[in-house]
Amino acid sequence: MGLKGAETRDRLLDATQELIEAGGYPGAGLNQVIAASGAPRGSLYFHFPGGKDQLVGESVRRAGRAIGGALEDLADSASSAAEFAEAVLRHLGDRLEESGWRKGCPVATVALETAGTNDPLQEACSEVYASWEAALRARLAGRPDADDLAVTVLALVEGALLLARAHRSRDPLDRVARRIGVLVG
Amino acid sequence: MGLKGAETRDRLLDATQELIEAGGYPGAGLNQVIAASGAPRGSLYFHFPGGKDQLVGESVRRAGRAIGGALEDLADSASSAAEFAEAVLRHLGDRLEESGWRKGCPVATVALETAGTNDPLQEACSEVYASWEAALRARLAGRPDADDLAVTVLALVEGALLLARAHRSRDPLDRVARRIGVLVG
DNA sequence: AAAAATATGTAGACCGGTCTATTCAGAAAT
DNA sequence: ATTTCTGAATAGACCGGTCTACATATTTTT
Repeated sequence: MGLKGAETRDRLLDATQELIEAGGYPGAGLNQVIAASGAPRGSLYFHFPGGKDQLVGESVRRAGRAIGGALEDLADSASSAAEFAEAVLRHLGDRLEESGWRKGCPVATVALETAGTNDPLQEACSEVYASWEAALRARLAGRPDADDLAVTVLALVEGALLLARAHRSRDPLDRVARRIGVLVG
Repeated sequence: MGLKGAETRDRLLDATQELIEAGGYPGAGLNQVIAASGAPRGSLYFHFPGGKDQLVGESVRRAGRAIGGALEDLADSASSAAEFAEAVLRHLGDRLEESGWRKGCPVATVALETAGTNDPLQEACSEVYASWEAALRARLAGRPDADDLAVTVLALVEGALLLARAHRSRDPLDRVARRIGVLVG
């Protein structure tokens, strides 16, 4: 794959991720993806012969890696578990507010939409969440109940993000940030 | 509206709620609603002249009232906040597992799908969440930080439900149940 | 090195099917 | 008898996906 091809492919994934994050699987209509990315329809099926499902699946996994990396970075520059959790919530709040309440969790919507099925997309979402859980668990290692705690922290963050999106306000994220110390402290 | 009319209307709302819960807004195609409810097409637009948006909006609000009521019931038969929270998680886990991972939160998917917009549906979701927050707050009254705590508990429950759906397993709900006592105890 | 051949990527018209929406004559209920 | 409710038909936008034609690299042959 040449340079131009790789760029087009990336642009398609970028556009898909943004659209998915804002409106879920059906929110990423191929026409919208094409319009947002500037890539022609033919290129889409050249780079993603598996069609929309492949496009969305790769996009979800890619976003999972990106956010996983961001988590690691935040963890490295925090001096305690509580501080880390608060930094994550603050970071997500900024991102959400700046995007006009569009950029929440790039996985959540698709995960809910596909939960009732067994298709590859559902699996992709599950794996991304599992990877984040593992990242949190590693940071909580040694602590009793580290496994339960990692899942609990992730649930709390995802839930806060959901409420913040629903209310179009960062208030839920701020409130949770004020209480999360009790959990991980 | 006669007796039969009311029944048809209810059947339409029931079917819509189930479909939304399983697959979000686009998962509730009007053809599917009609098929699932057994109601004729004409009736849909007779009872809901506002079309799909009205149907989904009323369905979300109705589900919000139903679950709000269930919350009150569970709270009445619990002897502590922690016990109450655990009962809620257990209840949701049962419901989710029995439905084959289809029945999670009837609001969450629509809330995420419409978060980027300002339409009436988004408002309906926000109001339902606000009503649940208020119900929790009332049960936590007197306690310091009751406001923050109510939002935090709701976020935790919604997040656990999201992860459980994503993994098609009640495990996240069980894990959170084991840790939620730390928060509300 | 020039020419030919092949692989890679772009471009958009086009397809059948499904979607929501709407109409309206007339059956059913009160 | 009048309101309430139904069922079938239709419309047109939109969907994901396929197709063919074209442009641009890259490699192979001479």
